[in-house]
Amino acid sequence: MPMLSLKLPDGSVRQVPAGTRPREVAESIGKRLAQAAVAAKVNGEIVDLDRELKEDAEFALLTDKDKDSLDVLRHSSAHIMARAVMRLFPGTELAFGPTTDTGFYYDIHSPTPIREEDFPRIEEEMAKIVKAAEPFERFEKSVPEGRQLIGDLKQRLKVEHIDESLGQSHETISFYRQGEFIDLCRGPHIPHAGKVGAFKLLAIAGAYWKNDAKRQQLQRLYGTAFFDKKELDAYLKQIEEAKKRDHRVLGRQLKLFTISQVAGQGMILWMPKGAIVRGLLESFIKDELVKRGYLPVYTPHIGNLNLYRTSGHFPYYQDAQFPPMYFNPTVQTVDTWYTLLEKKLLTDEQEKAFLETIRAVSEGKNPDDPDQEFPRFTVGEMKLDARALWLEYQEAKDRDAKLKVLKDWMSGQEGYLLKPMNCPHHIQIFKATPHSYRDLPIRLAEFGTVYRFEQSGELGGMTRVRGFTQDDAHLFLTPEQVEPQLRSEIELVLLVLKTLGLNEYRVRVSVREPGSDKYVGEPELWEKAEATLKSVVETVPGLNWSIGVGEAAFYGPKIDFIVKDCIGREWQLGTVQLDYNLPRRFELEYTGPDNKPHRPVMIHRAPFGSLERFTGILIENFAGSFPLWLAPEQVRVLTISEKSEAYGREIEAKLRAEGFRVASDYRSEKIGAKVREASVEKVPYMIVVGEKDLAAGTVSLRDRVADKETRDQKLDDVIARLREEVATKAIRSATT
RNA sequence: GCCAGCUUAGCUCAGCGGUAGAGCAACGGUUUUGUAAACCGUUGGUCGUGGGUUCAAUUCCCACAGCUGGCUCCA
Repeated sequence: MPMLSLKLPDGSVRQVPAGTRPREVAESIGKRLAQAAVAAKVNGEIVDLDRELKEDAEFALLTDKDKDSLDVLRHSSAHIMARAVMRLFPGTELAFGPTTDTGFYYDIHSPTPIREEDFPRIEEEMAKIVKAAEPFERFEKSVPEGRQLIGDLKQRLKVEHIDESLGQSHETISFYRQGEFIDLCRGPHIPHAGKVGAFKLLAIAGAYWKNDAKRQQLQRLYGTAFFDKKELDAYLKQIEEAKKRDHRVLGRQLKLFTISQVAGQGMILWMPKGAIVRGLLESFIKDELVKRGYLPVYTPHIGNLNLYRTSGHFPYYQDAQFPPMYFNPTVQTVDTWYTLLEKKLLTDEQEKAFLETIRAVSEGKNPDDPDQEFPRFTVGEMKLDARALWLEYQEAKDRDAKLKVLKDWMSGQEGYLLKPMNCPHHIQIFKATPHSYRDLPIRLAEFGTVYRFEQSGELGGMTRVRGFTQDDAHLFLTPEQVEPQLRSEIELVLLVLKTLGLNEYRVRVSVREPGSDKYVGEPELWEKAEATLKSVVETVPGLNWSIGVGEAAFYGPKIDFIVKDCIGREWQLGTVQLDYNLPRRFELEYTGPDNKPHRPVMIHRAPFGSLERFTGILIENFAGSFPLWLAPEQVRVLTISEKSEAYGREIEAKLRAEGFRVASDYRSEKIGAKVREASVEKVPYMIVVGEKDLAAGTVSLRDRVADKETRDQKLDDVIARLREEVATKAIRSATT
């Protein structure tokens, strides 16, 4: 029998016969190891303990101490959950059941939907399976045989998956059996269910089959599992703690922002304290921009529809925008008409009614009340407009021709859009004056508020909203200026993240999805832009980046900076985007050294991204305890008793004169209560004064972050200390 | 938009087929205090909105809205 060499982690080499299983290697090393082993790592691939070894390999046994083992355990836990569900909900069809960073899920379709109240009995059933500690057994079948097997088990989705992908890419497919439960699965698995020390079902949610919104919606059951109950408890506690950092909770508690159902969902109302934080962030970035040669501009909140027709925003994102505002109210009617016709829902009677309305309008009548002129303010123009529509529609021969008449008429109507992006406006500013190559780069910056009609199910807190302000800028450059400017933009984003203590982020170079029609412009320009971005990120030292296929904007690729919120969701903050397309669409030009017109390149960039989202993430990053330079209330003066109120007021006035954001508490509460309240409200420093201080001309400084008091201080020394902390933008926030 | 759950005082939450309760907050008083909660009292709710069942609905049913988690989307 041929022998294999296994190189173990300690560097030793072990000779074993081909076909030996990791379990046997473990047993030969020691009984304890054999018992503790969960899986094996063979040339970097994690495999079952029962998988036969076929070639020389770097070999390691994984126990519950290894990070990789947890993943194996959780995948097996997903099977155990699925098995329990199959027992309790006969007829359940299984889809995919992978692991996540913190647990696992299984997508299923059950004839009777599963609800949260079913969790206890599912968990009970899972506990039985764990207790029985049956092994997970792997076996392989040819594609047709495997398809037959899983089809016999009435697993329609698994059959579909074999037909759509596995069958094409694989010769054989693997299954795992555990007792009565058989699942199509790549593995690997733990040796037996008894290895699962603790588990819990966490949530239930909808998910589309193969992540496709056009396909069947399944139920996704989330859970987590650990080797040890203590680890599960620690994890659950950590989730509880994280929830306390939630910016929606802290935003309310600390009176930073509110969202009113009355004002509109997805609209952030910045309360005075939140407005202070935002204002300081704006000043901070504005100072940096001025240093870097940016030119501040202002543009309005709405723009003519034609602007966005040219830029492409209106056609590309119409569904995600607030509806356009038309002067001619008949457009709404025609839009409804168009939609019905397009979806083939228009009945003959409806069509007749629409035409009748248009006829009435074209004659300047209110269709509901022919005695009234309608509408008076634009009736002259509308007469002409609507009459043309009325005549042309009747001449249209087929559905396509009718659609065209309606569409052409609508696009001739003057309308405005709440601006979804600032770039078209900035482009108009660029176009307003001629430019020489000597003037470039031109950098136009604005805190531009934009509005997007995000799907209702997406809205939440400050991270996904319908109106937000970008720290936006658009740069117009010569092709040679692109690379150095991109580098400088990345450095600016990194400066922002570093200054605000956001140290955990990932960088994504977002490129096109090949073969998709979502993008404008020639492929050569895209290739050039994508290559440029990649070559730039490569030269930034220590940048941890990856490619995001299909994440590009419709006009160009981008570099996105992504952070996680308190419950682990990822959000894009800063972005740097390269654009060869809008300069074309808007026919931008500058005069080159050859005295001929040249086309500039554009960079769109926003280091914060959205001030709403950034602030939300920042609240969570600091757990509401902002560094001194950002704290809405920096110092609170507390008096021991009402006897020292006058002295307290004197101190307060001095601090205010020095430029600090200071508040006071002169109530007849005990000092302990005042300290507690200031602490709960996350005021970084408290100055406590009593009669002794009055006599000695001193103050007592309490540092909330260090949770320490220092008595008998001179106010001037305290001021110097706080001033220094503000000037350096020091981050010393507590995590509570 | 889709799936599931939730919605009771400003906040956190209890409650129930017979027209509501706690703690904190707010307000008034007592207290004059040395570093994370003094004491007493008072106010506060068309129980998310609309409809239905019922002698009677905050409670049961339906619809809608909003919120939460996830999916899809995200210029």
